[in-house]
Amino acid sequence: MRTMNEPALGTLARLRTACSQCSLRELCLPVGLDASELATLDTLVSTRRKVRRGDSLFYGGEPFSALYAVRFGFFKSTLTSGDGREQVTGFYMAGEILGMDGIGADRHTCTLTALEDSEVCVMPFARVEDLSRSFEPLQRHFHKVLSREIVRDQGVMMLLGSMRAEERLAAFLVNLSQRLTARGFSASEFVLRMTRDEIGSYLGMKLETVSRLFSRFQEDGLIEVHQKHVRILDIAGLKRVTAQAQNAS
Amino acid sequence: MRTMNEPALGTLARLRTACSQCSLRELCLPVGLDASELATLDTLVSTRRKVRRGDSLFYGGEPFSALYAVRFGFFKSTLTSGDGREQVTGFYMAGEILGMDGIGADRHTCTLTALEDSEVCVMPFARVEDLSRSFEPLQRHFHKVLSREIVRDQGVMMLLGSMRAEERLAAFLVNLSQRLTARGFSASEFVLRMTRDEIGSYLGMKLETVSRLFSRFQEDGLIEVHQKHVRILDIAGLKRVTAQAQNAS
DNA sequence: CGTAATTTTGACTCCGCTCAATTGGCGTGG
DNA sequence: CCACGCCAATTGAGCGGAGTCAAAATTACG
Repeated sequence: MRTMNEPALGTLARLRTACSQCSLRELCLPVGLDASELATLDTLVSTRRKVRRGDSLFYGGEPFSALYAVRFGFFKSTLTSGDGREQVTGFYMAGEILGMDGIGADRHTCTLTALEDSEVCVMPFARVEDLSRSFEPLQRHFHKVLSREIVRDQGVMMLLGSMRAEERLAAFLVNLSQRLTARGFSASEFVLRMTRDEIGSYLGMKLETVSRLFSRFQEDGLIEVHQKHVRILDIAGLKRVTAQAQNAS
Repeated sequence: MRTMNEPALGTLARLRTACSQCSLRELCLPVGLDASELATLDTLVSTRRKVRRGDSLFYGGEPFSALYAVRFGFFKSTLTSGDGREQVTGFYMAGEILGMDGIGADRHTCTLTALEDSEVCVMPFARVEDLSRSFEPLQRHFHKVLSREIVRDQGVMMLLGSMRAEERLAAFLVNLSQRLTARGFSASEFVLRMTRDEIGSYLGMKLETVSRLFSRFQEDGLIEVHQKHVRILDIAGLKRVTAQAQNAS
């Protein structure tokens, strides 16, 4: 973590946290900026923060102060209801923004937990708002990021509200594959960072059902699973499974 | 609808659409502003628009241009998947903001349909962003509204993902009652503006199940239902039904 | 006032849950 | 290095909650 007496701009430390130098730039920041505009954005991130697997970036109920951009790693967000029941509300990977749930009540509602050793860029929210007022492209972009989270959540509502278990799991796999592809990873072979229980919570089914469906998809030649290793053999077939669901009834 | 050659500020027409004069102000706008600040906000709303029962304010796929604040009436938002299956993603009443799903892709993803004759204030989005840059309280407030929609959606995800049918319906009734109370309506007696089918879609169950559960709640002395008329007899009992669910397993 | 739409209720079915036992993977310590 | 223990994942058997199909009742609306 950078300290107060560390020199600010132009140093190596500064460069290391510079958005303008970051390979994930197109994923979390507005595109099509010139060099001087990019320099403006470099003041957005105050520090970086490492989060070890199993540790939480923040907890539900904690005061809200910053947004976070995932630099590398993998997170789940969970909502805990009164008595401790836990619902997974999302999975987040490199380039995605965390913490937007906290803006509304100046307090986080969900908990963000790293599912593998991860690192995030810390963007103090006061700075996000300041910069947004003076720098239109950032304002535009920030609003889009918020809106896309709403659209994503509505997609999950559709998933949970109108699809059957096998359709939900197929959609989940297709979605994962697409997001990994966008980050330069293999579209067909990956390692699940979450447990069957976490997948089940996210998709509104029990872990046994997740396991059974993985086995069935394997029998049907759609995927190959060994524990957390997944290889997609027939992405079109998986998409067909989700589409069927939407056609039915 | 106001026309181009109608004089702009200070007229009766202007006054009629003035936020500073609106009784719903605390529901959709920042609070604690002085008179001159309120006057600034009056330029946010360009016109009002009436939407007849059954008609849509906008459709999924349409270009996005404005946000809307419900003045009176009742809306549902629906998401249509590929082949025409429809998922209700929310119900909106006076003072709530519509259209935020469109910001992310400059195109609405969901359709907003009036369930009774309604009226909305039209806030051209370019104006929202302009004013947000120069007027900090509006910026803050707007961000909070976006964030609260995210939190609301996550609440629905928890509902759909981890609660049983009777728990979901009880939670739905409690939520409706609370929002109606906040608007000065009776907390215990109201008219449902949506069909059993729409409730079922929203809550991830079939209309027959909704109907059966209403009957069961009535047998249990929790509510009284006659078609669309609902009287809540035991709000604590309803809350207990939702809480039970969260405790179980 | 008549027709369509919505709601209610019943009977039966089935998907996904519960309970339970087993297997497999992995880190830790003897 | 292997054995142990722990946690995750798999698989089976049986059950139950919610869905499906169908018919009747009630209401809304042109």
